[in-house]
Amino acid sequence: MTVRVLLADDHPVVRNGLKGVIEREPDFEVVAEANDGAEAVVLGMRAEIDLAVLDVAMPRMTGLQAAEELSRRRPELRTLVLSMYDSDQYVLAAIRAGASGYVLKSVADTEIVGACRAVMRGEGFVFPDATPQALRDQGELVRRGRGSKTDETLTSRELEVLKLVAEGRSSREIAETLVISIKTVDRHRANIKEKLGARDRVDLTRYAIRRGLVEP
Amino acid sequence: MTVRVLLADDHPVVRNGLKGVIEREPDFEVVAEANDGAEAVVLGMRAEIDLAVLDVAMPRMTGLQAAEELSRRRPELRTLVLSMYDSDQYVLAAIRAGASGYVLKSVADTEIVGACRAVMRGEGFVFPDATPQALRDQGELVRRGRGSKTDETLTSRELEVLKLVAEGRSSREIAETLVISIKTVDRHRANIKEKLGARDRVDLTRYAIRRGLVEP
DNA sequence: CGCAAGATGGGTGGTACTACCCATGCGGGC
DNA sequence: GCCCGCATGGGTAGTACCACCCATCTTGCG
Repeated sequence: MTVRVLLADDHPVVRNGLKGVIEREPDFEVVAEANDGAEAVVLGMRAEIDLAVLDVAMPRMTGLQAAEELSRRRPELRTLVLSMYDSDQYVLAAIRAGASGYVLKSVADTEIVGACRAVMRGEGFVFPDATPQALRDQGELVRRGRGSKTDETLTSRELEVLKLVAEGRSSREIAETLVISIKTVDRHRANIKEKLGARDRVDLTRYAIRRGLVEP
Repeated sequence: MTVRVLLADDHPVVRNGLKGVIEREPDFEVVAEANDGAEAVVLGMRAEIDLAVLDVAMPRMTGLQAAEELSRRRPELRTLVLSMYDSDQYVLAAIRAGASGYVLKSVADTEIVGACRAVMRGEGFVFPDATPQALRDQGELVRRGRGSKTDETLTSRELEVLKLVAEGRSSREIAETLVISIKTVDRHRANIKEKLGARDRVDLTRYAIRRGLVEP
């Protein structure tokens, strides 16, 4: 029984690399490829897909959002989230999104395949190459049932503001762009910071970039 | 006569993808792989290497720095810079670094191979999938001999400060870390901003991330 | 209907950042 | 020896940001 895989990454070269390592395994087959998160959701709904490998930073919809959407609408589908960054927050977000695993792009090819196999075996939440710290935290959280202290769900207005902040716009400029008052911009920024646990605009900028909301 | 290629990228998966598309061509052969910029410089000095394909964001040394070093010490070596981001500043930096071309990771595989071929044919500075705007600017600049208005050369102290700024540290924290006064930190930050043409800490953060100085 | 959440905005005060001015040492190169 | 780049730091002012307080209005939901 071969595992049918969907690959989602906005860089063809990366998809190609993933395809190469995955199809080296005789019992894995890449049957679909997506260029962004929205496409991944559409393709991932197809019943023949067993495993979706999703990059976090993608246009239109992030891999995390796609994972959430897919795990809600097709719980039997396994999802493996790929990321460039080893961030605890990210791993937790992946867990909350219902993903089956989280793998860094910086790991060896064999580790990625290994993670795919572990996910297909149904080994809870898979996180290879984890720093012991992150692993322990994750274990704790899973055991006590998702103790998310930060609610990362931003409203659409907040996303607009966050995007502009991360592009380096001042409160005044953002207010002019969105045709609202500076106070409201400040209010939104404060709410975003609280939701994300960020300290200042620099933190917000890094978050927005991790999320693929803006380019560095 | 086959072209011997050095691949440099800190993500094995990406190297794999590149290797796949490049070795599909019968007259190209990947003979060396580097995990970071410093390694790329060492391997790139080997005489049998004809073409170095360098990712911009790498640990220890960026692809741009590696390109500069290599083009200075081995002018006959061709270098192709790979980047995630379509930034005019970046393209210009690649030109100044003596690179032979600049390719986005988001382009199709065939384009990357095409760029490799174009570079090996010696077609000046290669920049496929360029926005017309950027292409025109680049043409202008090359014709009139590198009119770089911003001097991007940061001192080592400035790099330290920039890194801390991009990590979200305040002036006070940076001053304590480096054991200097807040005023000096401000002074450094101001100098960095002027050199890079940045407006505020958010701009600096994006720059530091593009350069691979810090992770988002 | 009432209530929660989202978007809007005003006030006030403190801190951080930014833009200018200024100066002092220390090293290297001509 | 002199100058220039680099790192160091002081002063002063204006602006932006951040952290609290407060309120109104709409929309959707039970």
